[in-house]
Amino acid sequence: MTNTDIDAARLQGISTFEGSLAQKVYLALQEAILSLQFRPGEVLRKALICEKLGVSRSPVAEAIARLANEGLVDVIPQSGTRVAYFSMDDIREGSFLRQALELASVAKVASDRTEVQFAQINRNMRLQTLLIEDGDILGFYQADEEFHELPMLFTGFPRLKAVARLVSLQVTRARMLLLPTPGRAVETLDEHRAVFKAIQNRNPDAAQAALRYHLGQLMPRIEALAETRPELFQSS
Amino acid sequence: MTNTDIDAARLQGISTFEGSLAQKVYLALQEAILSLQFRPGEVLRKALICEKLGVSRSPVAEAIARLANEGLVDVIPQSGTRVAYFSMDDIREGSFLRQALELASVAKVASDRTEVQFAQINRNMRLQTLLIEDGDILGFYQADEEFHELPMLFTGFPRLKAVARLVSLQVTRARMLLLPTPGRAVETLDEHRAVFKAIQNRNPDAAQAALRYHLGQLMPRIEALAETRPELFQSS
DNA sequence: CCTTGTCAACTAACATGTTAGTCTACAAGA
DNA sequence: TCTTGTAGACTAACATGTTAGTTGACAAGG
Repeated sequence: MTNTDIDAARLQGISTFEGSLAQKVYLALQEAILSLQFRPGEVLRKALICEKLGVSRSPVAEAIARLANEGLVDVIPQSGTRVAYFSMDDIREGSFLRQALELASVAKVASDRTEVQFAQINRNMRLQTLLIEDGDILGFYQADEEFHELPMLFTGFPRLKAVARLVSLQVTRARMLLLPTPGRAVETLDEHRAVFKAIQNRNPDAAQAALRYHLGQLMPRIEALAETRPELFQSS
Repeated sequence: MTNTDIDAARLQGISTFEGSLAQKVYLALQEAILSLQFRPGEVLRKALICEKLGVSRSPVAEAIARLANEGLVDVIPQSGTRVAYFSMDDIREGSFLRQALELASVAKVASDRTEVQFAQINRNMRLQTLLIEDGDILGFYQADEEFHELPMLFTGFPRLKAVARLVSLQVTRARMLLLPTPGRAVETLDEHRAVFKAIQNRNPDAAQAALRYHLGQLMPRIEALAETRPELFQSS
């Protein structure tokens, strides 16, 4: 109801991505939304997107339909499309769902892991330590993501990672607003190490407990955002 | 590679459903696939679907795109679309994902439930007992589904049920092949009661254990299908 | 000043025309 | 007989034309 900012063309070219045209448009728009280059509440203008990306309305329509399905945009029938506002309810739900999937994965991996899988987690842990020592926060951020993905990969269920990503898209977007504080990185490393030890000891319950604690650290930090950046959250 | 059966018009009218045209077509096709009226491997012919449902290609294309996203159909680019075969890998994965979500839900509900929520579960349990006593297997099947949905509803996370449904679509389709055996219904009731008792006692661990055991009963029965109905499973 | 009705501009949704890639059948050659 | 190449039919993917519903500005009336 407040801002109807015109959709500027800060949208990287389509050729960065691969797949069908619709897929490329989808990825380009998703990245723009998740990286907050498209701000919550902003109106998406199909005509401009078509022009900027040099495609017709069909692939853009399909891409927007997928984004709507994921909850990243709100389509008002016969009227318009806008980038979804942040919603603490959505974020809490996404966090819960992702936690459910990660907990199940880590328990399974703690039970069933092979030595080569463990070696891969071990290597990732050592990499995290190394990056912290060097103060490479961005690198640590990526290693962090990998640490969370490895157990899901090791379950042998290929869709798991995609589903985990799908349910936590809102969380991912919200995390973009959290400044990477160095102190937090060290804490994170410690919490990861607790999960790692439990996997090493093949102790599913301990692994779940450690991961539950670790994931529980995120929501309070996001909740603080609703206070500092209220304009990004839905007004309803 | 084997059968390229022509897509017959056993597809109920579109007016049964509500929403946009694309949504109606999507629901109609999904129901036909889940109920096995469209058999695995069968080729979907857009032209026939358009004619039968009296719509143009646009909503049909959108519907098929969504079904492909869910894994219910396989689209071969520039070539054709066919109903996905059963895949034990997919089914095992769906079962794992659904279990992860249900376990998380039931633990949360065992911890946080209100008295009015408990009363609703209690009512459902008594309904299940009643239907078993009357030998109403179909009615019990529906009460069974509700029993599994209630904890998800009580979490207060509206998307949870939809995500659980999404990840276990293949399981749902496979369940259609399982004959409802009366003996199994009685066992099911006992297993449900164990979950119920744990929720009553506000014991999350016991609730998870009981539900884990209950859900663990399903996969072996589905696995038997791969032996008896191999033509429905992917040949790869 | 506030309400209410109308109308024009804009949009998503739908229909339809066009393009380009894939598969099958079949014929020609080995 | 088996391979290989090729033409044609079929398809998804894409482009574009059309329809119908929503919104907001603004004027007329209270």
